[in-house]
Amino acid sequence: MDDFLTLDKQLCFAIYETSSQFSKLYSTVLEDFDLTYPQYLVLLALWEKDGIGVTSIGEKINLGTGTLTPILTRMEKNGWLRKERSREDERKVFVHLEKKAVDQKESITKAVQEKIINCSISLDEYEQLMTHLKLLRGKLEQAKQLSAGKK
Amino acid sequence: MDDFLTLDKQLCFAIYETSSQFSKLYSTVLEDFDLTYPQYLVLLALWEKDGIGVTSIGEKINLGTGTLTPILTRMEKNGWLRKERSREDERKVFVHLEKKAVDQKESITKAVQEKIINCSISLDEYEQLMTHLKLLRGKLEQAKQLSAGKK
DNA sequence: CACGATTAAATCGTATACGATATATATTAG
DNA sequence: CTAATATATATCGTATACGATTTAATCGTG
Repeated sequence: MDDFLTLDKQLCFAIYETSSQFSKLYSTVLEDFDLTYPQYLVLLALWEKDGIGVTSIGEKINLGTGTLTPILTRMEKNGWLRKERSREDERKVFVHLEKKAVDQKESITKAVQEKIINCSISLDEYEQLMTHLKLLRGKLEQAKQLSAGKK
Repeated sequence: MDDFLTLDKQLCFAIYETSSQFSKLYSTVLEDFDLTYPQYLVLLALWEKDGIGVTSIGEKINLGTGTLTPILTRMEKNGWLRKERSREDERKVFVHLEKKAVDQKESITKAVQEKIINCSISLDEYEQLMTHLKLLRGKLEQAKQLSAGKK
């Protein structure tokens, strides 16, 4: 039992802290652009495909409208993007990047890239880490389904 | 450049989502005990060593007083613990587990254990994941130091 | 055509996070 | 012994998170 507690403690903390440190490291770069980490994730999603709906963005970065709506509102206020309600279906709101976000894509990603290079993660390490994270996520997803099914 | 963007996007999301899913999975168990995931981390820290100060807890789970103080206040209100200002040094506040937290240790950890077993992570996978996370954290820490030094 | 079910966002209530500042107490240099 | 420092926690302002509810619009079926 205490064995489990020890293991559990380690895994909980490991993931919790890694995620937190990751976000903090990015923040040191992003604050120069007046961006937060979640806002950067929104930009990543929109740089990949512009003009998508709120829910689509949420699916890409795993956030619900309860979190996303205020973030998008702030980003609109700061000139990164523009929300436009669809004419055909008035329920939908499409999010479009503003010129600022397109123009600064290069400098933002370059700044992030330079910072991350300091970590000197080898491609090999990187891929192994991704593999294990992917595996874990799959199993977490699975466990979630299982418990949801029981209800 | 776009190669980096793709890799970066994957790693950002992988860690972000894993952490989020991990916390959500735990929450499905913890809500039966009226506990949140960060509150569970506080209990893990205190089950290991009871009667420590606020900052010590923060060091164990990587949280500052700005986050911890409200959490501890809520946990005190809910009968999990008790804050006691030190007599010798009135700046210090020692946090002690209440009977409730000691009594329910078994059932909480057992419930968590059962849920996590559903993930069926092998010891081998588990250890590899921990190794890679540890490696990444080390490098993130290092990168943070580097940039801090430059200022 | 109508009305209940669905869908897309927004809103709400609660709980984190975190840097910066404030406050109170303890320590130390002069 | 006292002013300047340092330490431990609390408070504040801003930004997430997330489940649940609300609102508005569209769809499906009779």
